Amino acid sequence: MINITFPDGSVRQYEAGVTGYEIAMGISPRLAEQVLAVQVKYPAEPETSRGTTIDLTRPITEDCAVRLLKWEDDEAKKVFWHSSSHLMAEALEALFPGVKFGIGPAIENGFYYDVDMNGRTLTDADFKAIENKMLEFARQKQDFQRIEVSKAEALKYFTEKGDQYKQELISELEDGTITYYTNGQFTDLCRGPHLKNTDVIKAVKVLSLAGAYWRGDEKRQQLTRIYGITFPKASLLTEYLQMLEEAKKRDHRKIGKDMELFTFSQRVGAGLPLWLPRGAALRNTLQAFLAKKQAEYGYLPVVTPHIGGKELYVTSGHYAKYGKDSFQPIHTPQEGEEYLLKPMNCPHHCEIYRSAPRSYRDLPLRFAEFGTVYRYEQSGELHGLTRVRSFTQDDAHLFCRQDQLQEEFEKVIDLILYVFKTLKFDKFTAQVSLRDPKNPSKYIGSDENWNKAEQGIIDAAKKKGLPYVIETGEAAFYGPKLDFMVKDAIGRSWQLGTIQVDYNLPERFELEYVDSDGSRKRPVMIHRAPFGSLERFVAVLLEHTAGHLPLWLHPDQVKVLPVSEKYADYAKKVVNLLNNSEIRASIDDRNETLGKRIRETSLKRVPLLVIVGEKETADETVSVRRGTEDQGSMSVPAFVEYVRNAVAEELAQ
RNA sequence: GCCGAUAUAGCUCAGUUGGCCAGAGCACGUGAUUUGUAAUCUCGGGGUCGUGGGUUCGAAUCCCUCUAUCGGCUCCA
Repeated sequence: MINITFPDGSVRQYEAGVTGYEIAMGISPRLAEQVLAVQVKYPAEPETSRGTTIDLTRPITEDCAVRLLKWEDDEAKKVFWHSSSHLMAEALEALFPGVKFGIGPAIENGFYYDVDMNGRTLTDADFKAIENKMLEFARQKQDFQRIEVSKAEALKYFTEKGDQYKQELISELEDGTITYYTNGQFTDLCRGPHLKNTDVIKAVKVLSLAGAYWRGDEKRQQLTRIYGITFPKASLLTEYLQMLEEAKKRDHRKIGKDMELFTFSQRVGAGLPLWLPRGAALRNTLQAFLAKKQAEYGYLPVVTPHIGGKELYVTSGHYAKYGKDSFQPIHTPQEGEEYLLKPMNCPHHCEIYRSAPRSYRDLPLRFAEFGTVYRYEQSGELHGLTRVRSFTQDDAHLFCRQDQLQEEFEKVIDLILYVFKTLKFDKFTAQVSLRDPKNPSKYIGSDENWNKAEQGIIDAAKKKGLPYVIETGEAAFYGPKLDFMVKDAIGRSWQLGTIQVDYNLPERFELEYVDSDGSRKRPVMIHRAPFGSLERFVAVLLEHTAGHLPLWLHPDQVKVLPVSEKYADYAKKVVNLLNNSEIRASIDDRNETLGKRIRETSLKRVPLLVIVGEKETADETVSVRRGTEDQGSMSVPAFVEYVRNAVAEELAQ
């Protein structure tokens, strides 16, 4: 008998060799229908481990904790989609005999399979046939069977089948660890885990095609990558497709054009955004918002130039690492003199630190700058405002003593959470990136400091109650970091804020402070950017809100519409009064019908409409409309109060 | 950077197998109208069809170069 611990803490005894499916059946047949996979965790595993996901049909032979995974669990979706990729492969093999297979993993939304179509070209027109074949096989209720094979057997099978990709994969595997999974007529080399049976796959959609090199190597064979997604219920597929439609409508590139926020020019150059007056107003409001909070947190604004001498980046080490892939040095009339466009602000800030002797009493020092930087991103990587070649970081560098690190880190977390909360990014996770313990030579700095820093970040995350995941091996070479991933209104994840600990630059720039005992010590540096960059943040914000920015942030808070020309003078007076009260208001007195101007103003997503006609002119009032709701009429001072209260309410978080 | 696709007016798009001065809606200008809560009517201006080259009697249309954009891949200090 073995002891199985359930997530609620209860423990039950089972025969050794019991399967996840049997456990579920023992609880209720209805549960067994919904369970897709099972996660087991053995007592010896570390606390941070989530355990291993296994097939429902695998026997469990030792004491462990189990979680029965349903569709709602991300791990279950992964199994569901991975199995679906096998189902798609089965369909492809049936439809196009001789097709060869690369790899077919689950991804965040769905799955793909890389295939070699043997010279045949696949098009959108083939999707329907593939979907139908997949559904046909799914309805046959095929079991997924796990088979352990020897390396020799596996090589023989795929050699006979003529699939060189699988042969290559197998040749790199250890004998004794190789498994097949078979569903219907299709057998694939696979580690699993998989669904018990294909019958839970009820809705299928082949989404798109793309080229992808075998093993990501552009010198090797190009395969066709087929993307698809499947669901256990037809309604979930419909919802997903609606979400894709919605995402298209929320595309920040389209909204940015509609709202006249930013543009690009072929002549200025790819990836170099031009901010239009409204976009600039939006940026300025965001900057002022953050700058005010940073002042409360003791940050000191600094300003540095957009270029720096080449030696600065040789010192920082960035020249050696990125020099050849960056914008090339700017030459001057002076022979041999070279400057680089700054790809980050930290070296400049380090020089500011160095500009005066620092005492332990001066620390922490927090230099903040909305610093515009230039990075030569690969041409194929540019995308709207989310990936550009010139962008403004809401940057700051905190120089502190090792004993201040954790507290400073926590304060940065507080600041970032404040930003997220105010902008209604309610769903987010934090990712803690640590060293790869197997590869210590990749990192610089002493073990002792790394341990302290890593533990400090984890403790800070815990203390602040952040939902976090730990990724080992994802740290930068110079220190561990904490990144924030937010979910937008339609469920997509974006990486925004980041906090990074750095032992490298203080070393390279020989930064020092004089400690209480008179000795010279090296400060620790924290890089942090709550927005990440203004460009990326605006893009995410636009997609999150579908362009319906909060009132406090909107570049056009109020549009004043006189009913006809006769009331334009009064309307102008109202605009002036509002502007004098620091409300962003403007007039639309074009010779168009009121209905048309209301429609256009609404389509521009202007939050507040003020309409003035005969009545309002006579009693010095305004008639207010917020979105589609009539707020009635009020005096101008009352309206100013109304706007102030609405803004204060949005900012009071 | 790699693979594939696209590029026509400020915007969204039509332009048949190469063939009369290249079109529409919106936007813009003009005139009429003076409007009370999501599209008033009239007339008009505007494009060397992304760039450079080629094929052809003739190119928006076919071919090549470059640039930009889109979908992926790779990358992201």
